[in-house]
Amino acid sequence: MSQFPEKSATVTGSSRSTGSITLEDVAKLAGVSPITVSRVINYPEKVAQKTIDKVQQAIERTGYVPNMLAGGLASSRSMLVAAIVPSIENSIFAETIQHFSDRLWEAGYQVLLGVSGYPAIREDALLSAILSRRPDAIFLTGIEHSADSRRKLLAAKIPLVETWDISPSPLDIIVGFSHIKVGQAVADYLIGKGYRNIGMVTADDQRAAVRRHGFLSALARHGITNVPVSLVQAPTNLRQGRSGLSKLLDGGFGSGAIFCSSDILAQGVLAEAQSRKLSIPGELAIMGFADQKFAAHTFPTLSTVRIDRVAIGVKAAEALLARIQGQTDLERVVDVGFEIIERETT
Amino acid sequence: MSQFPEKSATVTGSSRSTGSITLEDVAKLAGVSPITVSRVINYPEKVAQKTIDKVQQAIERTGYVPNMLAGGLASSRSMLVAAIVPSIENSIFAETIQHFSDRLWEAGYQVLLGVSGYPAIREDALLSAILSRRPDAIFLTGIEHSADSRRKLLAAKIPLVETWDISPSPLDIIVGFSHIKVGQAVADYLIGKGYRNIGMVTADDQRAAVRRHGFLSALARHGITNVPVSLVQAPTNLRQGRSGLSKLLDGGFGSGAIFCSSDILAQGVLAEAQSRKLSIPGELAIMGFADQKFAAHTFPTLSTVRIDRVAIGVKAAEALLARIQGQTDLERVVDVGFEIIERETT
DNA sequence: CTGAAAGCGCTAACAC
DNA sequence: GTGTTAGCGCTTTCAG
Repeated sequence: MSQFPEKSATVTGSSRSTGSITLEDVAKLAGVSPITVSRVINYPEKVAQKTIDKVQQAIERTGYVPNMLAGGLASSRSMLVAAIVPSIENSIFAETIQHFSDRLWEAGYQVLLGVSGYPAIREDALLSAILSRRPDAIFLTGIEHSADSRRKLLAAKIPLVETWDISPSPLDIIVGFSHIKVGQAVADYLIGKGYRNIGMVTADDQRAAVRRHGFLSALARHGITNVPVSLVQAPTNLRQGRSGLSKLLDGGFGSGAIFCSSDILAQGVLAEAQSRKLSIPGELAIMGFADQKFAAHTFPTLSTVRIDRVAIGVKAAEALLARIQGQTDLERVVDVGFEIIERETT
Repeated sequence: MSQFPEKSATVTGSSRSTGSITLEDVAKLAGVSPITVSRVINYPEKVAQKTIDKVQQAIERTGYVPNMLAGGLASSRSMLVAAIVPSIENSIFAETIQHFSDRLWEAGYQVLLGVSGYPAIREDALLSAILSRRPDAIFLTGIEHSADSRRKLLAAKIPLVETWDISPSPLDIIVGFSHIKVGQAVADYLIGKGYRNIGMVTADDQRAAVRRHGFLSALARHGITNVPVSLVQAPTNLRQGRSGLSKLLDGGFGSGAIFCSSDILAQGVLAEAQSRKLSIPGELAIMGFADQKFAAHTFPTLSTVRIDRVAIGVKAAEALLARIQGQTDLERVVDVGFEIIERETT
């Protein structure tokens, strides 16, 4: 038997009809014109209550589901907002996207998620695919885009928000924080705590690299130049943390402090340290980054850099909504900052 | 070529035009008809190479981006597949979705992700929103859907795949495994290892509950009925693991084995055990579930139940693609099974 | 407050 | 191989 029966006896009978219920079907049943049904759905305040009731009933009777392909085409408003992130597995971006998505949902928008990978392997193709859906706005991760991407993005003439980084010259709006300042702040913090023997386990992605440079140059200013670095590939995982610390220790790193480019790496480092019976933070102090929910409140031995991931999502959503509604005088650079969370004692 | 007089009056500037480049613009520049441009994009094998070249050039010159709202409306193929998952934060579903999405991308489809929450708080509204985009197929998590959802899903008359569970009577296709068998297998495994003092730290979601019942009833068959259970709310996190174990220990649970409903819980339990200086697995054996990448290979003290999350994603994608292409004789129930991974020694 | 007409940008179906 | 015609299902515009 066929899973998708062709519709048999149809009244409208046009050969290309898909068989699903349309605005017109609802309109006929309610005894009004299609446009009135459309108004009941989109602008109920412009329709008499009596009419609304009739139409609502017809909608329920028929099980009508609007076709937003048609609606979007006709109105040039797809009610779709695209978001591009590097990864969703074990990802610090998940929470941001969740809140971004929740905020937009309240305003009637849906989020189309695109995962670009580390590095953004098929970024251009992904962007084209996304733009072909005619989103009303776009959320981007980071500030590095290929020349081709920038061109396409600007040509789309829709509101754009770059996130998780900061820049004086965003494409449109930017919501994030300075990675170079994070690196510097962590360096100053560790120096202030008296650490002089300092190492890194860090991913090789663009933003982690900026933090690394900030970190190393700040340390250098304090005369600390011999900083062993274990580079791992994003997206990071626990095992890389373990092997990262192993490499440092095997390379002669004694006691001191380790700055990790993610909390999951920090936790891997912690696991390795524990299995080697190192005392934390006595012999080894560990700093993570950005995933405070994951680490700081659970493993009191880990300090970390807190990023307000919810704020990034919510502020990005609100900025885009304002832009969509035509607001022109909004802040284009929103720095959400960061905070060093100290959890060195049990 | 024939000209519509009323069109030639307004050169390009019809009042409703969105201003973006259309198939017609490309066609004019290439000196062909719009349908030929369409064919170059969708069925290049039906067009002469010479024409393809001309059109490709015109596409590049103009920076044309197809409008899939229009294309989908005209062809009744949106090239969109929807996926509904309970959560993406710290989620075991992320990897499945990633592979599902990758496989569909290769076939020219994009995935529209919907997050339903624990419990599926706005499931019906989410489903309606998704269906309004006219996806060509849908990926669902679990087998529990509201009556309203079932109706809508079936009315959509598109291929459906339920995942992460198993059932003899799927809506359409199902790719997963038996949670009750997982519970039973873990019980048998622990009994076989000689454990008699057994506890649980488990989430309250539907599938975890089924595993719990399988586990408890299998233990009961072995005469073990006094099993303390610490229930936590999904989605689970490390802290819940810590506090879950605390509750069990404070409630008088001595040494023995703990079955956790996720690996992240297991790791939280491990953290709490370590901070209490319990020897693992000597005094406390810990079993997790489903996130082997996260735990088993990293913390040799944790055993877990391996689920082939990649297979779920890939097989779900392939089943849907086969259905979309009209294949009718495919397996509707695909059991990917599970495997107990033993990691009790350091 | 409601409706008629005219597309949005694309593709199916059928010519040639 | 390529073009013409006629919509897909909705919303805009303008009229009443």
